[in-house]
Amino acid sequence: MPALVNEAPADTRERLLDVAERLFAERGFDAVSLRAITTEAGANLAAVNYYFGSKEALIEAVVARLVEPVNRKRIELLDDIEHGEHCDARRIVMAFIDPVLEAAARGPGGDNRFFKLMSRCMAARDERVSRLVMRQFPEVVARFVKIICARCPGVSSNTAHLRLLFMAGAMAHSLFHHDKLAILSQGRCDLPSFDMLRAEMVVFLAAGLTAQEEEGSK
Amino acid sequence: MPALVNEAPADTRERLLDVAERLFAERGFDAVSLRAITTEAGANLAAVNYYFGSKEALIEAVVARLVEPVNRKRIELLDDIEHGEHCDARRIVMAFIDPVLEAAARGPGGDNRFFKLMSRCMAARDERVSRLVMRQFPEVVARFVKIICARCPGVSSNTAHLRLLFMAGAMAHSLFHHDKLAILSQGRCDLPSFDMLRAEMVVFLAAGLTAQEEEGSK
DNA sequence: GACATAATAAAACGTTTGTTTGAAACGATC
DNA sequence: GATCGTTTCAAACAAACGTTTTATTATGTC
Repeated sequence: MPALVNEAPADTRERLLDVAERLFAERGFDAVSLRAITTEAGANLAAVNYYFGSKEALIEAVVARLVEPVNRKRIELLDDIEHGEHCDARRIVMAFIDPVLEAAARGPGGDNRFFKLMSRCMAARDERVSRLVMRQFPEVVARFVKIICARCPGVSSNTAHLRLLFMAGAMAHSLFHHDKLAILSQGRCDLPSFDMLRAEMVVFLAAGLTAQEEEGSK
Repeated sequence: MPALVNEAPADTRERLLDVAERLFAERGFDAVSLRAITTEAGANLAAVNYYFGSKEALIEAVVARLVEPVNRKRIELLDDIEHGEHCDARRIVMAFIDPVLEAAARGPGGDNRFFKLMSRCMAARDERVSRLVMRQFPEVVARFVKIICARCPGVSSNTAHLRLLFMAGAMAHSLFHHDKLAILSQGRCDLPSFDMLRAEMVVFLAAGLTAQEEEGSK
C-alpha cells in the first residue's frame, strides 16, 4: 500500500474518470474507445463496465462530475447578486463564465481539457450528452433569466433566454477554439491569455446583454 | 431517361451529397455510416468510395459545398459595406449571419439541416472538419477584422479577432440549439422564429461588437 | 485458516465499421 | 454488333468497437 503519498495512483474508478475526462475533451466521446481509456488508466478493459455498467454511463459520470459544481457555483454567485443592491450586467456575465474558468484553474494547469470538455457538453452535438445537459441546466437557466429580466431594463423573458443562448455559445466556442486563432488570423493575432479572454468576453457579453433594440434600420 | 422532370433522381453523386448532408447534420459525422447514406440514397454501398474515395473525402465534399458559397456571399456583403460611406455595426453583423440564414432558406424548408451542419462545421469539434474549415476561413476572417477595426472606434485587431470568435460561437450555438429552449426554459420561453432569432442576434452582437471597455470594476 | 466479497485479468462474443474486390450491367463509339 | 470506359452490384475483408463471460487474485470477516 503506497500509504499517504501524494500523486498516489488512487483507486481505479477515479483513475478511469480522470483519464476519460481528458481523452473525451481532447478527441470527443465517439473517438475515444474504452480500450484507450483503460489502457491509459492502467486498468483492464472490463473495468469500465464493472464500475459504470456501460460507456454511456461513464460519459454521464464524467459530465456530471464536471458540470455540477460549476452550476452550483453559478447559483451561489447569483444569490450574492440578488442580495446585493446594485448590479452591473458585468456581474451577471461573470456569474456565468467565472465558475467555468475557476474550475479549469483547479485542474492540471496548461492543458485546456476542462474548457474543451465543458464546451463539448454545453454545445453538445451528441445526443447522449445533450440529454444529460438538458437535465442539469433548466434551474440555472431560470435563475439567470430571472435576474436578467430584473436588472436589465427593457429585456423581456424571451429575449433573456435568447441572450443566454448567445452567451453560452460565445463562451463555449471561444474557450474551445481560441487556440485556433493563430491559424485563422494567419499569425496576425496574439494568442489571448485566459485573463485576457475573460476580460474581453465580459465586455462583449455585458454589452450584448444590456443592448437596446433600436427602431428602424434594415 | 426521365428527361426533364423536376425532382428527377439526379445522378448518384449528387444524391449521395444531398443525403449525406442531411444525415450528417442530423446525427453528426461519426454517427452516420456509409451504409445509412447509400441505402437512403438508393445507391450501392461501394458508391461512396467509387465517387469520393473515402468517407473522409465525402465529408470534405459536403462541407465545402456548404461553406464555400456562404463565405463568398459574406465577402460580397463586405465589399458593399466598404464602398459605402456610413456603416452601422449591424451591417457588419448581418454580413456575417445573413449568408447563413439565406443559404438555409434556399434548402428544403422546415428542417434545420443547414443550420445544424453549418454549426457543426463552424464549431467543429471534429478534427477532419476542423482542418477543412481552417483552410476556408482565414480570408473571410481577415476581411471582417479589417472592417471591424476601420468602422468600430477603439477596437484593436486582437479584440476584433476575439469578438469575431464570440460572434461565430453565439451564432452557431443558437442556430443549433434554439429548439432546445423549450426544455431549457421549461416551457417558459416562446420558440423564436428565424426572423426573431436573426433580429435578436443582430441587436446582441452589434452591441457586443461596438462595446467599449470600461475602466475599473472588478 | 476458511469463507464471502470485491476487484482484476484474459479471452472471446457478436456487431458494426470503412474499404476492397471482381463480376455484371449499362451506354456510347467506331 | 463488338469494344470501350463508366457505373452498379453483391459479397467479402480485416479491423475496431462495446460488452460479456469465466477464472483468478486480493481483501476483509468470522
